[in-house]
Amino acid sequence: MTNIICMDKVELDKSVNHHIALSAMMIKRVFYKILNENKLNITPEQWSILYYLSEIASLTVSELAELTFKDFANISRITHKLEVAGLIKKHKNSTDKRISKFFITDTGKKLVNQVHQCAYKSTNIAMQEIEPQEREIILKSLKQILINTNNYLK
Amino acid sequence: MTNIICMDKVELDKSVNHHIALSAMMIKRVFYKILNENKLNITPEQWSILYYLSEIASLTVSELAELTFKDFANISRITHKLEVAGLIKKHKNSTDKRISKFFITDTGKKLVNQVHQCAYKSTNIAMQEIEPQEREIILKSLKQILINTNNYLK
DNA sequence: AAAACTTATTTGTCATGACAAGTAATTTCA
DNA sequence: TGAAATTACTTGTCATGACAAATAAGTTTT
Repeated sequence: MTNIICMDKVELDKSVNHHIALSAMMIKRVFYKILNENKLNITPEQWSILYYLSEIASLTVSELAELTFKDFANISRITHKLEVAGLIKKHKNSTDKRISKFFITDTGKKLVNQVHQCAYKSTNIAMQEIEPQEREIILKSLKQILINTNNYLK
Repeated sequence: MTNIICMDKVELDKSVNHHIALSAMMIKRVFYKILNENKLNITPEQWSILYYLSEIASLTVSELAELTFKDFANISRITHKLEVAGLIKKHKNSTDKRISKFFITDTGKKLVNQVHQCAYKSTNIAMQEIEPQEREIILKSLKQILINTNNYLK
Protein backbone atom coordinates (compact mmCIF):
# COMPACT_ATOMS: atom_id res chain seq x y z
CA MET A 1 0.00 0.00 0.00
CA THR A 2 1.29 3.40 -0.88
CA ASN A 3 1.55 6.13 1.70
CA ILE A 4 -1.43 8.43 1.30
CA ILE A 5 -0.36 11.15 3.70
CA CYS A 6 3.07 11.85 2.26
CA MET A 7 2.76 11.46 -1.48
CA ASP A 8 5.59 13.85 -2.15
CA LYS A 9 8.37 11.97 -0.49
CA VAL A 10 11.37 11.37 -2.69
CA GLU A 11 12.96 7.97 -2.78
CA LEU A 12 16.57 8.50 -3.70
CA ASP A 13 16.85 5.02 -5.18
CA LYS A 14 14.19 5.89 -7.74
CA SER A 15 15.06 9.54 -8.27
CA VAL A 16 16.35 10.49 -11.70
CA ASN A 17 17.65 13.76 -10.27
CA HIS A 18 19.68 11.95 -7.69
CA HIS A 19 21.08 9.47 -10.17
CA ILE A 20 22.12 12.27 -12.48
CA ALA A 21 24.08 13.78 -9.59
CA LEU A 22 25.70 10.44 -8.76
CA SER A 23 26.54 9.65 -12.37
CA ALA A 24 28.04 13.09 -12.89
CA MET A 25 30.27 12.57 -9.88
CA MET A 26 31.36 9.10 -10.98
CA ILE A 27 31.96 10.10 -14.59
CA LYS A 28 34.10 12.99 -13.44
CA ARG A 29 36.04 10.62 -11.22
CA VAL A 30 36.70 8.31 -14.17
CA PHE A 31 37.75 11.27 -16.31
CA TYR A 32 40.12 12.48 -13.59
CA LYS A 33 41.64 9.04 -13.34
CA ILE A 34 42.25 8.78 -17.07
CA LEU A 35 43.69 12.30 -17.21
CA ASN A 36 46.00 11.37 -14.36
CA GLU A 37 47.07 8.12 -15.95
CA ASN A 38 48.01 10.10 -19.04
CA LYS A 39 49.80 12.67 -16.91
CA LEU A 40 47.64 15.45 -18.32
CA ASN A 41 47.62 18.22 -15.82
CA ILE A 42 44.15 19.60 -16.44
CA THR A 43 40.73 19.32 -14.80
CA PRO A 44 37.43 18.50 -16.53
CA GLU A 45 36.22 22.07 -16.00
CA GLN A 46 39.38 23.56 -17.45
CA TRP A 47 38.98 21.14 -20.32
CA SER A 48 35.52 22.36 -21.25
CA ILE A 49 36.79 25.94 -21.48
CA LEU A 50 39.82 24.87 -23.47
CA TYR A 51 37.53 22.85 -25.71
CA TYR A 52 35.37 25.86 -26.58
CA LEU A 53 38.43 28.00 -27.23
CA SER A 54 39.72 25.33 -29.58
CA GLU A 55 36.45 25.35 -31.49
CA ILE A 56 35.78 29.09 -31.43
CA ALA A 57 38.78 31.33 -31.99
CA SER A 58 38.09 34.03 -29.42
CA LEU A 59 35.66 34.24 -26.53
CA THR A 60 34.99 36.57 -23.62
CA VAL A 61 34.33 35.62 -20.01
CA SER A 62 30.60 36.14 -20.54
CA GLU A 63 30.52 34.04 -23.68
CA LEU A 64 32.39 31.23 -21.96
CA ALA A 65 30.02 31.48 -19.01
CA GLU A 66 27.05 31.08 -21.28
CA LEU A 67 28.54 28.15 -23.18
CA THR A 68 29.57 26.27 -20.05
CA PHE A 69 26.54 27.18 -17.87
CA LYS A 70 28.92 28.48 -15.23
CA ASP A 71 28.98 31.91 -13.61
CA PHE A 72 31.41 34.70 -14.40
CA ALA A 73 33.27 34.22 -11.13
CA ASN A 74 34.17 30.64 -11.91
CA ILE A 75 35.11 31.35 -15.50
CA SER A 76 37.28 34.21 -14.33
CA ARG A 77 39.18 31.95 -11.98
CA ILE A 78 39.50 29.00 -14.34
CA THR A 79 40.69 31.13 -17.25
CA HIS A 80 43.24 32.69 -14.95
CA LYS A 81 44.63 29.27 -14.14
CA LEU A 82 44.67 28.28 -17.81
CA GLU A 83 46.49 31.52 -18.57
CA VAL A 84 49.10 30.92 -15.90
CA ALA A 85 49.55 27.41 -17.33
CA GLY A 86 50.21 28.96 -20.73
CA LEU A 87 47.28 27.20 -22.37
CA ILE A 88 45.35 30.35 -23.26
CA LYS A 89 46.11 34.05 -23.78
CA LYS A 90 44.07 37.05 -22.73
CA HIS A 91 43.77 40.19 -24.84
CA LYS A 92 42.14 43.36 -23.61
CA ASN A 93 39.73 44.88 -26.06
CA SER A 94 41.10 48.27 -27.12
CA THR A 95 37.75 49.99 -27.63
CA ASP A 96 36.01 48.65 -24.51
CA LYS A 97 38.58 48.04 -21.81
CA ARG A 98 36.18 46.09 -19.62
CA ILE A 99 36.17 43.21 -22.07
CA SER A 100 38.87 40.57 -22.38
CA LYS A 101 39.03 38.05 -25.17
CA PHE A 102 40.67 34.69 -24.71
CA PHE A 103 42.61 32.71 -27.31
CA ILE A 104 44.03 29.23 -27.16
CA THR A 105 47.83 28.92 -27.46
CA ASP A 106 49.73 26.26 -29.39
CA THR A 107 50.48 24.48 -26.13
CA GLY A 108 46.76 24.59 -25.44
CA LYS A 109 45.92 23.14 -28.85
CA LYS A 110 48.29 20.23 -28.32
CA LEU A 111 46.73 19.50 -24.95
CA VAL A 112 43.20 19.64 -26.35
CA ASN A 113 43.98 16.83 -28.74
CA GLN A 114 45.34 14.66 -25.98
CA VAL A 115 42.40 15.35 -23.71
CA HIS A 116 40.00 14.46 -26.51
CA GLN A 117 41.35 10.92 -26.34
CA CYS A 118 40.73 10.81 -22.60
CA ALA A 119 37.23 12.22 -22.92
CA TYR A 120 36.49 9.66 -25.60
CA LYS A 121 37.81 6.86 -23.44
CA SER A 122 35.82 7.93 -20.40
CA THR A 123 32.66 8.13 -22.48
CA ASN A 124 33.19 4.58 -23.67
CA ILE A 125 33.68 3.36 -20.14
CA ALA A 126 30.58 5.09 -18.82
CA MET A 127 28.31 4.14 -21.71
CA GLN A 128 29.01 0.41 -21.89
CA GLU A 129 25.90 -1.75 -22.31
CA ILE A 130 23.80 1.27 -23.21
CA GLU A 131 22.25 1.03 -26.67
CA PRO A 132 22.58 3.86 -29.20
CA GLN A 133 18.81 4.20 -29.13
CA GLU A 134 18.85 4.67 -25.37
CA ARG A 135 21.72 7.12 -25.64
CA GLU A 136 19.60 9.21 -27.98
CA ILE A 137 16.76 9.27 -25.50
CA ILE A 138 19.06 10.19 -22.66
CA LEU A 139 20.69 13.00 -24.62
CA LYS A 140 17.34 14.36 -25.70
CA SER A 141 15.99 14.20 -22.16
CA LEU A 142 19.07 15.81 -20.64
CA LYS A 143 18.77 18.67 -23.11
CA GLN A 144 15.16 19.02 -22.02
CA ILE A 145 16.30 19.13 -18.39
CA LEU A 146 18.70 21.95 -19.27
CA ILE A 147 15.81 23.87 -20.84
CA ASN A 148 13.54 23.22 -17.86
CA THR A 149 16.06 24.19 -15.23
CA ASN A 150 17.26 27.19 -17.21
CA ASN A 151 13.69 28.45 -17.52
CA TYR A 152 13.09 28.01 -13.84
CA LEU A 153 16.25 29.85 -12.84
CA LYS A 154 15.56 32.83 -15.11
CA MET B 1 31.58 13.69 -44.41
CA THR B 2 32.90 12.45 -41.09
CA ASN B 3 36.44 13.10 -40.07
CA ILE B 4 38.47 9.98 -40.74
CA ILE B 5 41.71 11.08 -39.09
CA CYS B 6 40.32 12.02 -35.68
CA MET B 7 37.51 9.59 -35.01
CA ASP B 8 37.92 9.92 -31.30
CA LYS B 9 37.20 13.58 -30.92
CA VAL B 10 34.44 14.35 -28.51
CA GLU B 11 31.79 16.85 -29.45
CA LEU B 12 30.50 18.31 -26.25
CA ASP B 13 27.16 19.15 -27.81
CA LYS B 14 26.55 15.46 -28.50
CA SER B 15 28.25 14.02 -25.44
CA VAL B 16 25.99 12.26 -22.96
CA ASN B 17 28.75 12.47 -20.34
CA HIS B 18 28.95 16.21 -20.72
CA HIS B 19 25.20 16.65 -20.56
CA ILE B 20 25.01 14.59 -17.42
CA ALA B 21 27.55 16.96 -15.85
CA LEU B 22 25.60 20.02 -17.00
CA SER B 23 22.26 18.64 -15.87
CA ALA B 24 23.65 17.70 -12.48
CA MET B 25 24.92 21.25 -12.03
CA MET B 26 21.64 22.82 -13.11
CA ILE B 27 19.48 20.48 -11.04
CA LYS B 28 21.57 21.23 -8.00
CA ARG B 29 21.17 24.94 -8.68
CA VAL B 30 17.38 24.55 -8.82
CA PHE B 31 17.42 22.53 -5.61
CA TYR B 32 19.54 25.19 -3.89
CA LYS B 33 17.13 27.88 -5.01
CA ILE B 34 14.08 26.03 -3.70
CA LEU B 35 15.81 25.26 -0.41
CA ASN B 36 16.68 28.93 -0.09
CA GLU B 37 13.18 30.08 -0.92
CA ASN B 38 11.96 27.84 1.87
CA LYS B 39 14.65 29.14 4.19
CA LEU B 40 15.94 25.63 4.76
CA ASN B 41 19.52 25.91 5.78
CA ILE B 42 20.88 22.70 4.29
CA THR B 43 22.82 21.71 1.18
CA PRO B 44 21.91 18.89 -1.26
CA GLU B 45 24.88 16.87 -0.04
CA GLN B 46 23.92 17.27 3.59
CA TRP B 47 20.40 16.31 2.57
CA SER B 48 21.45 12.99 1.08
CA ILE B 49 23.20 12.02 4.31
CA LEU B 50 20.27 13.16 6.40
CA TYR B 51 17.97 11.23 4.09
CA TYR B 52 19.80 7.95 4.65
CA LEU B 53 19.88 8.50 8.39
CA SER B 54 16.13 9.06 8.32
CA GLU B 55 15.64 5.76 6.48
CA ILE B 56 18.23 3.69 8.32
CA ALA B 57 18.43 4.21 12.06
CA SER B 58 22.19 4.15 12.55
CA LEU B 59 25.07 4.35 10.09
CA THR B 60 28.85 4.72 10.27
CA VAL B 61 31.03 7.01 8.19
CA SER B 62 31.99 4.07 5.96
CA GLU B 63 28.41 3.00 5.45
CA LEU B 64 27.37 6.54 4.56
CA ALA B 65 30.29 6.79 2.17
CA GLU B 66 29.20 3.64 0.39
CA LEU B 67 25.56 4.73 0.17
CA THR B 68 26.37 8.19 -1.13
CA PHE B 69 29.34 7.22 -3.36
CA LYS B 70 31.44 9.81 -1.56
CA ASP B 71 34.77 9.31 0.18
CA PHE B 72 35.33 9.08 3.91
CA ALA B 73 36.89 12.52 4.07
CA ASN B 74 33.82 14.22 2.69
CA ILE B 75 31.39 12.27 4.84
CA SER B 76 33.48 13.05 7.86
CA ARG B 77 33.26 16.76 7.18
CA ILE B 78 29.59 16.82 6.22
CA THR B 79 28.51 14.78 9.24
CA HIS B 80 30.50 17.12 11.43
CA LYS B 81 28.53 20.07 10.08
CA LEU B 82 25.23 18.23 10.50
CA GLU B 83 26.25 17.42 14.05
CA VAL B 84 27.10 21.04 14.85
CA ALA B 85 23.73 22.02 13.37
CA GLY B 86 22.06 19.60 15.77
CA LEU B 87 20.53 17.51 12.99
CA ILE B 88 22.40 14.31 13.81
CA LYS B 89 24.16 12.78 16.81
CA LYS B 90 27.37 10.80 16.93
CA HIS B 91 27.91 7.84 19.26
CA LYS B 92 31.24 6.14 19.70
CA ASN B 93 31.07 2.39 19.61
CA SER B 94 32.11 1.05 23.01
CA THR B 95 33.74 -2.16 21.81
CA ASP B 96 35.60 -0.71 18.82
CA LYS B 97 36.50 2.88 19.55
CA ARG B 98 37.48 3.62 15.95
CA ILE B 99 33.86 3.40 14.85
CA SER B 100 31.26 6.12 15.26
CA LYS B 101 27.57 5.61 14.58
CA PHE B 102 25.33 8.46 13.52
CA PHE B 103 21.68 8.95 14.42
CA ILE B 104 19.22 11.54 13.24
CA THR B 105 17.78 13.88 15.89
CA ASP B 106 14.17 15.08 16.14
CA THR B 107 15.22 18.42 14.65
CA GLY B 108 16.80 16.45 11.81
CA LYS B 109 13.62 14.44 11.27
CA LYS B 110 11.52 17.58 11.01
CA LEU B 111 13.92 19.05 8.48
CA VAL B 112 13.93 15.87 6.39
CA ASN B 113 10.21 16.14 5.86
CA GLN B 114 10.49 19.72 4.71
CA VAL B 115 13.37 18.97 2.39
CA HIS B 116 11.39 16.10 0.86
CA GLN B 117 8.92 18.67 -0.43
CA CYS B 118 11.76 20.67 -1.98
CA ALA B 119 13.33 17.61 -3.55
CA TYR B 120 9.97 16.62 -4.95
CA LYS B 121 9.43 20.09 -6.36
CA SER B 122 12.84 20.26 -7.98
CA THR B 123 12.30 16.85 -9.56
CA ASN B 124 9.05 18.05 -11.08
CA ILE B 125 10.73 21.15 -12.46
CA ALA B 126 13.60 19.23 -14.00
CA MET B 127 11.52 16.43 -15.45
CA GLN B 128 8.82 18.44 -17.23
CA GLU B 129 7.99 17.18 -20.73
CA ILE B 130 9.81 13.92 -20.10
CA GLU B 131 7.55 10.89 -20.43
CA PRO B 132 7.42 8.21 -17.71
CA GLN B 133 8.68 5.73 -20.27
CA GLU B 134 11.70 7.91 -20.99
CA ARG B 135 12.29 8.42 -17.28
CA GLU B 136 12.44 4.67 -16.86
CA ILE B 137 15.06 4.39 -19.59
CA ILE B 138 17.10 7.22 -18.12
CA LEU B 139 17.02 5.74 -14.62
CA LYS B 140 17.99 2.32 -15.92
CA SER B 141 20.83 3.77 -17.97
CA LEU B 142 22.12 5.93 -15.14
CA LYS B 143 22.21 2.89 -12.88
CA GLN B 144 24.20 1.12 -15.58
CA ILE B 145 26.60 4.07 -15.70
CA LEU B 146 27.11 3.76 -11.95
CA ILE B 147 27.94 0.08 -12.40
CA ASN B 148 30.32 0.82 -15.29
CA THR B 149 32.17 3.62 -13.58
CA ASN B 150 32.31 1.77 -10.28
CA ASN B 151 33.81 -1.25 -12.01
CA TYR B 152 36.38 0.89 -13.74
CA LEU B 153 37.42 2.66 -10.57
CA LYS B 154 37.85 -0.55 -8.58
C1' DA C 1 54.28 -8.88 24.14
C1' DA C 2 56.26 -5.79 20.77
C1' DA C 3 56.48 -4.70 15.94
C1' DA C 4 54.11 -4.57 11.70
C1' DC C 5 49.94 -4.30 9.46
C1' DT C 6 45.11 -3.06 8.81
C1' DT C 7 40.98 -0.49 9.57
C1' DA C 8 38.07 3.63 10.54
C1' DT C 9 38.15 8.08 10.59
C1' DT C 10 40.06 12.86 10.43
C1' DT C 11 42.74 16.72 8.70
C1' DG C 12 45.11 19.42 5.08
C1' DT C 13 45.38 21.34 0.40
C1' DC C 14 43.74 22.53 -3.91
C1' DA C 15 39.94 23.12 -7.63
C1' DT C 16 35.34 24.36 -8.33
C1' DG C 17 30.46 25.97 -7.59
C1' DA C 18 27.20 29.29 -5.16
C1' DC C 19 26.64 33.68 -3.88
C1' DA C 20 27.73 38.31 -2.31
C1' DA C 21 30.44 42.22 -2.74
C1' DG C 22 33.77 44.98 -5.06
C1' DT C 23 36.04 47.44 -9.09
C1' DA C 24 36.57 49.64 -13.29
C1' DA C 25 34.90 51.09 -17.71
C1' DT C 26 31.07 52.64 -20.32
C1' DT C 27 26.26 54.49 -20.98
C1' DT C 28 22.39 57.02 -19.87
C1' DC C 29 20.13 60.95 -18.83
C1' DA C 30 18.91 64.93 -15.98
C1' DT D 1 28.79 67.59 -18.41
C1' DG D 2 28.61 65.11 -14.44
C1' DA D 3 25.97 61.98 -11.36
C1' DA D 4 23.57 57.59 -11.59
C1' DA D 5 22.98 53.32 -13.70
C1' DT D 6 24.69 49.52 -16.24
C1' DT D 7 28.03 46.28 -17.90
C1' DA D 8 32.04 43.14 -17.67
C1' DC D 9 34.72 41.20 -14.87
C1' DT D 10 37.25 40.07 -10.30
C1' DT D 11 37.72 38.88 -5.50
C1' DG D 12 36.21 36.86 -1.10
C1' DT D 13 33.97 33.23 1.59
C1' DC D 14 32.01 28.97 2.36
C1' DA D 15 30.66 23.98 0.98
C1' DT D 16 32.14 20.07 -1.43
C1' DG D 17 35.02 16.72 -4.16
C1' DA D 18 39.75 14.67 -5.12
C1' DC D 19 43.63 13.09 -3.10
C1' DA D 20 47.40 12.63 0.19
C1' DA D 21 48.80 12.26 4.74
C1' DA D 22 47.97 11.80 9.58
C1' DT D 23 45.93 9.61 13.67
C1' DA D 24 44.16 6.31 16.53
C1' DA D 25 42.49 1.81 17.58
C1' DG D 26 42.36 -2.85 16.52
C1' DT D 27 44.57 -7.29 14.57
C1' DT D 28 48.19 -10.24 13.06
C1' DT D 29 52.69 -12.01 13.18
C1' DT D 30 56.91 -13.38 14.96
